[in-house]
Amino acid sequence: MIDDGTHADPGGPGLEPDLGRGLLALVRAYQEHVSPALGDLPHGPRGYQTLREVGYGAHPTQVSLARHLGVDRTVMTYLIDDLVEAGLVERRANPEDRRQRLVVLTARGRSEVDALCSRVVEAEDSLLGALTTKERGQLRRLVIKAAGALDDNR
Amino acid sequence: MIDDGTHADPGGPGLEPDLGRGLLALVRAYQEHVSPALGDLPHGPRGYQTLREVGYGAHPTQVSLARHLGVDRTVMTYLIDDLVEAGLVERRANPEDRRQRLVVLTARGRSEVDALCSRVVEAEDSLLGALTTKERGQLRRLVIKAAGALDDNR
DNA sequence: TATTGTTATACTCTATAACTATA
DNA sequence: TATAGTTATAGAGTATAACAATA
Repeated sequence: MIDDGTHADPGGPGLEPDLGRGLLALVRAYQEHVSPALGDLPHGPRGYQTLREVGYGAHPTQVSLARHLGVDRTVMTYLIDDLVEAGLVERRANPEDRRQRLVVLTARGRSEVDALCSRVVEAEDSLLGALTTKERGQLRRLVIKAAGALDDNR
Repeated sequence: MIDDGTHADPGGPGLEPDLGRGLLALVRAYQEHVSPALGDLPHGPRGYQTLREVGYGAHPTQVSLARHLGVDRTVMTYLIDDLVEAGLVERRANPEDRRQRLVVLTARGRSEVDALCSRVVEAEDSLLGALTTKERGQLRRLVIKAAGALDDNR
């Protein structure tokens, strides 16, 4: 049995605009725009986000890095493995808790993440090309604020 | 060789805030918040987005649905298969081009998507709990605008 | 007992390639 | 020749379970 559609489109697009589809489309486009700017960085955007947190965050162990990125700790093992192999980070023992590995940037890792940052911001801006400069700032701020609050519930 | 970190954190969080990580975190949390509201709807948010477009969009063929959602056309075959099996949509032949399948909502599909919509908006609001009502509206508008412009480049 | 990290394995989502049928 | 849809297969990303080392 098929609906005849007579009560579709009550004055335009119908229903509310779909935030979920918009977010998913943005993330997809983000990968496509930003990945090329990252060259052969292992794991693309994920690797970049990890380097950032290793260099500038307060989460040096693998478990806390994983929590920060919202992935399982087993994922972080592979991620760090490949960043080590690329010479961008190193694992150090933590004398205060020998279960942990403290992950630190190598000198090359630091100059790499610094250089990548401006390229990423450029790529992000081209991704948001439909928005005005002011709107881009708003979107950045709102996304960071909303996502930051989610981190606290973990 | 390890960087000593002396030039880290030049006045706070260091670097620009990471839009990519924020977006990814939002999408992840979106799945977690919205999926329960969708009950046993096949393919969760993807299924919901498909039902919306089938019922209220201008993209009735599988290829155009796939393009709208940003996935390959092979994915749409599985998606529609399962929505048909759930009794929510049906495939119709298109007399004007017999290669195509016109996808339409069943009566149950239409009442289902209408009922789900309000629940989804509720779940989205709880996802954005850290934002004020005004900010939620802004974020919705900006995401839709930015994502909508991306669709045109396909 | 609980936590950190590792490894092996499996699952989900998506894409690629090859095919049929239509245009 | 090109497009719509299907099917089989493969890949990327992620999670679960089991384990060793340490707390």
